Amino acid sequence: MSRFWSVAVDAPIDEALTYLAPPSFEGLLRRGQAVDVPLGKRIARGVLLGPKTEAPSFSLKEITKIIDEYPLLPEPFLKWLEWVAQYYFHPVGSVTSLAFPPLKKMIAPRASKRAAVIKASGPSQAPVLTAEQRKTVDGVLAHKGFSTHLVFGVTGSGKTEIYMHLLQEILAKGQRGLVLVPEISLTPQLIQRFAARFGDQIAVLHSQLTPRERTNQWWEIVDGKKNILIGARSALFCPIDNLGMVIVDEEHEPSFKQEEKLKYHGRDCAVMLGKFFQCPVVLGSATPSLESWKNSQEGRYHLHRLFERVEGRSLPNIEIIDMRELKQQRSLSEVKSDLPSWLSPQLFSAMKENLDRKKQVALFLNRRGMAPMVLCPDCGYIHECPNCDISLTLHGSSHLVCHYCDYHENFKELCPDCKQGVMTPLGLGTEMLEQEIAKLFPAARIARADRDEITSRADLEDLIERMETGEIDILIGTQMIAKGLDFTQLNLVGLVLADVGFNIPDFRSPERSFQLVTQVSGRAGRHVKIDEEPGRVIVQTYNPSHPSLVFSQQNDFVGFAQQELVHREALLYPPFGRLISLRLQGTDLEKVQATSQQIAEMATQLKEKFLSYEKIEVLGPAQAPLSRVRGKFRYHLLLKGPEMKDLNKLCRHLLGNEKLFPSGVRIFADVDPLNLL
DNA sequence: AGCACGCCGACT
DNA sequence: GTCGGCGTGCTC
Repeated sequence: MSRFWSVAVDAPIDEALTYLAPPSFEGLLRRGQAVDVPLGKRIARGVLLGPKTEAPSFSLKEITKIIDEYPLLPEPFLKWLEWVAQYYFHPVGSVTSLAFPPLKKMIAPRASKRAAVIKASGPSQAPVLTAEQRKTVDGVLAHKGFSTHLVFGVTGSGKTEIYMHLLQEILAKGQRGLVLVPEISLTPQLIQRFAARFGDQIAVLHSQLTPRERTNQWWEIVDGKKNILIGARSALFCPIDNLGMVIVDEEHEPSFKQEEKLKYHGRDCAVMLGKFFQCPVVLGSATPSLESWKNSQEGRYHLHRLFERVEGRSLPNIEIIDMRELKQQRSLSEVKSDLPSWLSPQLFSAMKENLDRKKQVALFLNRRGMAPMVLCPDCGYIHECPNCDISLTLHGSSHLVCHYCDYHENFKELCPDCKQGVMTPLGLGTEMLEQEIAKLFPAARIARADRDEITSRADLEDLIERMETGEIDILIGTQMIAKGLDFTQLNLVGLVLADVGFNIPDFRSPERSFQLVTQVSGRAGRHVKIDEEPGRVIVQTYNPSHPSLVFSQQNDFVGFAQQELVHREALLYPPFGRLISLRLQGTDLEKVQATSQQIAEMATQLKEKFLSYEKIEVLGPAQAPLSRVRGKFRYHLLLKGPEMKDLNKLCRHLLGNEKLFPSGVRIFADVDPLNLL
């Protein structure tokens, strides 16, 4: 055996380092083994990637220790880790270190004061599947080895039941399963549902666990005591041997993309994990991402459609209210409306009616705070964040907050610019909604769900409980209440201003809006029986003909996708082309600018030199839309091309060119970026 | 990530 | 004169 070993060391070093195996380790070293190695003046954790035949010219250090506490990482899993590192341009050692728990294994378990990670619950019987569900389950199971399946079913069509049946089959074969859900959907309700079916076979990993809980859950899987892991995207990094199926629920969810450090997409990584383990991957959604949709249309993914809600429950009725018309009517009318300008009489009366019938109402507005900006009516001054070029949001009556950094200051009425005008709140946020709704419905019990109000998992769980027990009549919320929540008594959903998001200059904004409207609508009337009136959704908008709204109203994802894909294709945007976004940032504007320019020129030169880069476009550099965040200037450029393989190669070339980067300018690559801001 | 080196401000 | 601030750079 070779004396030289390639080690992925837990440090931000792009490549693996080479170490010497001391003679005493003869025959003990294997690929996938965790080791300790000296790094500078300290000892660092690493993973053996394999023996090397050639050593670099400088003198090497010896591997310190074999960490036999950890079993070898399974080969398909290790291959996957290496793929993740190279695909997303992330240091290989930083990636491999994600595969280990934060703490040491606990030998003698002690009683914890925290609630159990998974509450015990009585067993539940698997219901008989509907014909559609059965067909989907059989369709997936018909495939051996790696295959990807898109389960496209309307909200409430019983996708979770399909997942559970599939997992049952996988367990019966002696294999194990991984279920990824968006962090926000990982509610106790969902875990309970799985626990009731699978008993003590379940382990759970999500960001709200303490390091100790996380470590314990990790060992339950790695020791083979639990066979199903349910988790948020980071659960991908738990090394599950003998993996037989990967399921990704709400695959379209943008939150599957991590936006910092390792910028990976949980769904895409899940598909690759299935590929390395040669097992089926199941993606589920009521509003598939256009990426997955196109894959299913072109036969790379197998499409399974579910048209019916379970038990014949009907989809809610979606009404679109034209707020322009309303505004005009109100300005012409002699009688002054006593409703706030953001509230249509239709939504108001629907709310009243619903509350009279003791049903719950949810109002959705994707903007927190009191008002998104404060403006001086005299001089037009808008109070902006001194660190970021973004307007400050008013919170409460006296707090100005920047939603991009932690900056906040007290709100003073006198205009700081002209010293004459009285600064006036402009626009609408959830706080304002809550205040005005309280005036209109003094008897109603109101709760607000946004990032200011719900800061922990416990807050969210508490809110869910209060909704379930009927302690809340009107729920007001942002994004937070759009997904996954399932309340029996919630029959009316109001989208206060659907337009928030229409005008974001991002090629994905129509897709996001469509998803949002459809998902929010799906919260209404999930439990109305066949003979009852369906749930009601009222959408207020200044753009009633916006395709995102119209197709969503018709419940026509396919139509929406068809139209949207035409636009995407014209500009070679995903899913037709692929993107890598490069962001340069630093405190010196001139330097950042100049470096960005050089990178772009370099990219263009390479493109002319190599034929495989011919179709790649270099866009920019341009000042990033948020040109200054936390005092750092940001420039970005975009690489767009038909094949990721070529984009990756070109990008590697650019990043490897160290002489291009002066000190004080840092570059970050974002592969398959979801937001281009 | 750590950990050291290095070059400017207020302290015994 | 030194202690220490955190910008910059390297780790087989």
